[in-house]
Amino acid sequence: MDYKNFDENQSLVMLLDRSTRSLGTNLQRIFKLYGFDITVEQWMILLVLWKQNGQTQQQIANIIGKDKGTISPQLDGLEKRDLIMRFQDKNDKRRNVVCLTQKGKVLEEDLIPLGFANTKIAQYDIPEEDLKTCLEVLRKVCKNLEEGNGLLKQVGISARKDVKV
Amino acid sequence: MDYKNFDENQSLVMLLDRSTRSLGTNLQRIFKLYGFDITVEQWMILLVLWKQNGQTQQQIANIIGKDKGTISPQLDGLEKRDLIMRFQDKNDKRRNVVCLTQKGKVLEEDLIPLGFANTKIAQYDIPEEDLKTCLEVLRKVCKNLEEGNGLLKQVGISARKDVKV
DNA sequence: TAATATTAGTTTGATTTCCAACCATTATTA
DNA sequence: TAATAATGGTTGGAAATCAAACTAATATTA
Repeated sequence: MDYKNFDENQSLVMLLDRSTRSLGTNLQRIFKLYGFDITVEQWMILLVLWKQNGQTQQQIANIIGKDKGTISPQLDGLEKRDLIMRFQDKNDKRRNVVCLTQKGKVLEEDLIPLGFANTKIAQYDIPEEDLKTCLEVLRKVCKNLEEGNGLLKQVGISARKDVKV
Repeated sequence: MDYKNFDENQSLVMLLDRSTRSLGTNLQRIFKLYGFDITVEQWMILLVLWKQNGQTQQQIANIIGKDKGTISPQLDGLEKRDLIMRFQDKNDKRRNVVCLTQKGKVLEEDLIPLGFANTKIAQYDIPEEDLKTCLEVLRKVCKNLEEGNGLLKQVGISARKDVKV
């Protein structure tokens, strides 16, 4: 086994985890710096709604790739800040249709540039071509993990199943 | 502005966030499936210690790129499970040196293959070359965000600072 | 139609995360 | 040396996250 060669700068999990957190906390600091009382996660929901207003909570969750139970309280926060409203779907009373308020719509003008700035900082001095490749890899990684639970079998895990923590 | 073209499959933030979570939850499920009562985050700390035993909490935090306040309770969990021990440094009483127990050392044999399996699933059908490029991009992203707070100025954020949420 | 299964949303629990305040200890500098 | 600053660790606050249990509503099937 070559796992003695583990290196946090070569590990996909470690690098993904770290870059994601860096990107997130940096954006959060930018929001704060500019006086916007909003979380990065709420901002993601707004991104989805700015693109296509009036989606159900489950649709939003699917687009972002999160649990519906995660989205729910985030929408509470957005609602409390008067940025979105929930309407029960007349044709299917289980569904909530989430819509931007005027305040929520207007906010796009302010927050999009901040998101861009963050991305620009992160991507500084990285070749366009490499960036494209990276995005492609990430899409494939998501696909591999999310659609194919069957892949687990193909991999053949060899850990001893009898020894537990 | 072209932000009407926002696409969750083109956005670095969204893709990073999603792939990181997918990778994490998948590994967590694997741990559970194999009966290991350990979190992915605790596993990361073990990775660091398996490579180099006997580091301070701050060193561990730096390697993983997290707040020391985040590491602290995770070490509590590892300690409770008898996988690590903390020793006060004799030469500098502020420092705790974190060491693996025998149980913690042995665990490497079981958990490394599971980590590998997860990575293998994630990387399925991705060209080696692209993967390398991706890792390189991620390293650069971390570097850009972590070292250069000064970069913020170079970017020139154009949001209206007077309008708040 | 009646029974069963699925779906949408909420809530709770355990953990993670950053931030910020705090304490103790060590280093710096006036 | 005494005062001040920096460092290492802990703790508490607010939010996020997934899992799982739960309710209500809709779809499916026997």
